[in-house]
Order: sequence, then structure tokens, then C-alpha cells
Amino acid sequence: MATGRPHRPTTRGRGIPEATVARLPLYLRALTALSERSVPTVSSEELATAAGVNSAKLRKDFSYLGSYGTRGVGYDVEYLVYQISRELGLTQDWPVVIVGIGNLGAALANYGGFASRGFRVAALIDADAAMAGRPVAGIAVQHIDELESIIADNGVSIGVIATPAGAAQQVCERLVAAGVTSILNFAPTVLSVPDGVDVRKVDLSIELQILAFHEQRKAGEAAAGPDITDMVTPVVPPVAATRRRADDVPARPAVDGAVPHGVGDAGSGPDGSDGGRSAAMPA
Amino acid sequence: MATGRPHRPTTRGRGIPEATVARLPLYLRALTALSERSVPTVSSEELATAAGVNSAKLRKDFSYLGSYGTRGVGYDVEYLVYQISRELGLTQDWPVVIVGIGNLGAALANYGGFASRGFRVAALIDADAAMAGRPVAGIAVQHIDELESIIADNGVSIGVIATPAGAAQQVCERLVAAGVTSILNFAPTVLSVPDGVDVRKVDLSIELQILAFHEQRKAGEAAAGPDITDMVTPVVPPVAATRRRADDVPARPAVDGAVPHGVGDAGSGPDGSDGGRSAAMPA
DNA sequence: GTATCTTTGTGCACGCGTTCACAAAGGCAT
DNA sequence: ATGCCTTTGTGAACGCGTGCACAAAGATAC
Repeated sequence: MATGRPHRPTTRGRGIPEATVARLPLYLRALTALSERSVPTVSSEELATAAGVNSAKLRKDFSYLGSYGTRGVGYDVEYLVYQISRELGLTQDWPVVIVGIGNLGAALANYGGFASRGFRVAALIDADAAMAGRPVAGIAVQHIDELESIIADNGVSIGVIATPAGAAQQVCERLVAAGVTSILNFAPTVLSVPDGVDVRKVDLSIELQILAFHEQRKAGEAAAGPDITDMVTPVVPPVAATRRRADDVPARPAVDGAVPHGVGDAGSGPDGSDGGRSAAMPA
Repeated sequence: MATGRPHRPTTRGRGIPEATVARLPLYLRALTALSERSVPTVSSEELATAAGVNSAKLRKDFSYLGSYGTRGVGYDVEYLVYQISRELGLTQDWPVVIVGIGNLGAALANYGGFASRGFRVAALIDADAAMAGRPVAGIAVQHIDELESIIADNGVSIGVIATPAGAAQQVCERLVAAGVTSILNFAPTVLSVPDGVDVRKVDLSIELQILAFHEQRKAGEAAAGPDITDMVTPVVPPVAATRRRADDVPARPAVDGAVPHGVGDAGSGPDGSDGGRSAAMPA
């Protein structure tokens, strides 16, 4: 049932805000880079810039972990790396299984960012018997029949699903039944999991669609005229010349024999900028 | 400079909340599935379940687009598909370039979710001359020297970066200079872009780290007992037998010759659970 | 036409996240 | 020791997002 994150809502006690947790890996990466350059200390301002966030936010984030800075100086890089790693649980070794060794699964298996952060690919699993035994990223692919035993033998609690959408739910259920309690899902489907299981979703198509929305908005504003009340940045229209516009607008559906009210709104003119927002009827 | 989304903060006028925009693709996917099954109408309750969200939230989201439902009946599937598609800008054709054709780039090129949503892979670009001409997903890879002309000729405004981290910023700058105003970044780096350019980031490693955090928390709670009141959890090591525990805890750094204050906190015992939270000094 | 039933659309309250701004803390120079 | 300068840590205000709960709107039955 629960698909989102069922975490305790209150930030009481030692609970670290979800938003902060999501940024800790960012800080950790920036700190690791500094560490490799043997930089001993760093100020909140510098680190914030490197991580691409606001310095006040960074300081508040760190304040949830404890007082690890020195006023007038900054933060000790090594010390902070350790504290964040520990908070994120990266001082442990996390065996991970990847299910679905297609293009994406193979890319994930080869991804270097895993091993460098305490994650270890315990197994690659695929439903295609022809894949079994074939080495990918130096690891032999195993058949999905062995999923349960692999998870049990390796103490796996994190699973990655990179299967087609149709197989995702079923794979998910087998993973959970076998003991996995955290799932990273690349399949474009909503997974149903019991309480206590965390699911994070990465959806390439959705990210692109969000970009398209903003892209359209930028283009629309530019076309509609530089000033929309208190406009920002005129944003000259992009070079693009190859845009196709769909003209097959479905009419507002009429329920049974009722009169189709306010059909006029769907048109909204060739500039996609406005049109949707206004209610169908003037009043 | 601006790395995040510099959108107008106020949700005034026809502005659709960012959180809503991020959910529209989810609704669209659920609606498309219904459409393929020829379901004519759907209630907010049903659609919300299919999309994995709360029905009140869904209705509020739709209210930002307009009044597209019929009380007592629900939403017309086809009509809603069109309205959301239009709002997201998917009634246009968006040419996209993918830069960096390694494992991940190839996976993206093969990803079906692109074409089905109005996105068209205009070109695959790689810095490796040996890749040039090789077909990936039916498209010949082109050398990065041609990046600028490709973007200009095809009117590309959306770029996908799937290069190693080291090359990402440079590629980003070339993309922006050539006219790209939206970037989907898979490289584990913070990109600096001028105002007016949108960047979205997908980071596999970060997602896993967030899961690890929750996993550690779950293991800690389970071991400590179901209710923690508001205590600081002793946190016994998790069930898994294969966990490696780091014992090399860096000592709290002492600045120059100053006395290392509150050294006690860094110890906090080999149980990585707490120790951070409390301030170093009692008072 | 009237009554009833279903479902939308939204006003409102609450909590989380972000940001500002500043006092406190510590280093450093003298 | 004293004063100055830098930087942290955080109280407080604000805005966004979420969810409840209900009135309004429309369909349907009679």
C-alpha cells in the first residue's frame, strides 16, 4: 500500500529532516573532493558553493548532526567526511542486487559510484536464461530462480529494479518476500510495497517531461512579450525552428446528452503560453 | 552561478506549483494506461491510487490546470490526457541530444520512454573518435566537434549529459553556448549554468545513499525495540552478518595548539548510532 | 420537477523547509 | 589579557505543500 516514505512525521529527537538527508550525499561528495586535494578545513561558504547550495542551509543541515565546526575557522574536512559517512550508514558494507540486466542494468553494474561508497554489487539477476553465466562488469549474471537464495546468503537488504515495467511489481514482491527492505526502482511503474519497505524511484522520462514544461514556459513567455507584469529576463527565443504543434484538440467531453459547456477554452491560441489556467466559463 | 531552479517564487497568476508539475507525468502515465484499455472516465480516487498519490492532492493538482472534471462522474480520460500533455509541452516535438555514449548513454538511447512522449533523439554525441559512426540504438554516434552544428541545425533546446564527471562542466558550457536551455545531468557533479538555464540532476549514487540511511535507521530501531519514545537509541548492529564496521574514527580535530575540547564525543563507542547529535560540551 | 447520491473543487489549518539576521564562540594579533 | 575579526550555530519569520472536510455541482431516479 504505502508507496511513499512513511517516516515519522515529527522531526522530534534525533530525527534528521528528509530534505537534509537528501543533501548529505552532496556534501559528502564535495568533501571527498577536498579531501583528495588534501584541503584540511573548509568554511560553510566554500563548501556550500562546491555543493551548489546556500550556506545557511548547509550550516543548518550540519547542525542536525551535531556541532562539528569551529567558529572562526570552519569544518575539518576529514572529520566531517567521517561523520556524514557514519550518519548515512556508509561505514557499513551494503550488498546490493541488481535485477534486470538490460542496457540500464549493465550500466548500473558498471557504474563506479557504487563501490566507492560502501555499496557492493552482490549479484546481477535476470529472467532471461540466455543471460545466465554471461559476465557483466566482471560479475556472472544469475538466473532469477536463485533470487531468494542469493538474498538470503548475502544478507542483501537493498535491491535495484531495472526490469521492464511489466515485470517490476512481481520482482518487487519477490525481493520483499526474500527480505529486501529498500528498493531503488528504475522501472516506470508505481510499486506497491508493505509498510516498512522504502522505495525510491528514478524515472528518466519524468525528468525530461519536467524539463519540457519549463522549456515551454520559457519559450511561451518570450513569445508572449517581454513583460508579464513584473517580468524577469526577456529570454530571447531559442534558435529552434523545427517545432511541430498538434492541432488535433479533443473536444471537451459531454456527459451523455448534456450540453458541452465552455468548449472555447481548449483553443487558447498558437502560443502555448496561456490558455489552460482560466476556467472554462467566464462566470 | 545559479544551479537550482530560479523560477519565480510566487505561485501567483498562471504559475503551477513545482510539486504539481513533478506529478503531472505520473498522472499522465496512469491515464495513458487507462486510455489504452479504453476506459472512458475515471474518478479522482481511482486515478490517485493508480498514480500512487492521495486523491485530495490529485484534485488540487488538477485544479491548477482548470476545471476539467465532472462532478458526480469523474474525469474524461482522453480529454485529461490531452490537457496534461499540452500543459507539459508534450504536444510539441522536442529534439534531444545525448552527450556521452558510454554504458549509460547507450541505455538512454535505447530507452523507449523517450519517443513515446514527444521526445526525439536528434543525435548521440561522444568525445571518443573511435565511437564516431558506430550505430547505437539505430543512430550513428557523432563526434563532439559537431556538437554546435547539430544543435543549431536541429533546433535542440534540451541536452542530456551522460559523460564522466570530469567532462560534464565543459560539455555543459558548450551546450549552453550553442543554445541549449534545459539540461538533464547524469554526471555526479554540480553544474554551473547561467540564469535562464534549467538543470535537473539524476544521481544513482545519491539515491542509494539515501536508501542506506533509512536502512540503517530501520535496523537501528528494530534492534532497539519498537518504541524509542524520544531516546537516542543504543543501536545494536543490524542483523546482517556480513557488515563491515569501520573502526578508524578520526579524532575531533584540534585547531593548531588549542586544547581539543570535548574529545569524548568523537569516541561515542563503536556503535555508530549516536554520538553525533549531542553537543560536544555539556555547557 | 424534486430528491438523492456521487464526486469534484477548494477554503483552511498545519507542518516542513528555507532564509535572514545576529549573538555567541573561538582564533589571532598586539 | 584585551580587543578585533571571522565563522559558526540557531531563533524566528515566512512561504510552500499537504491533507482534512465540506459546500457546490451535476447526474440519476422517480
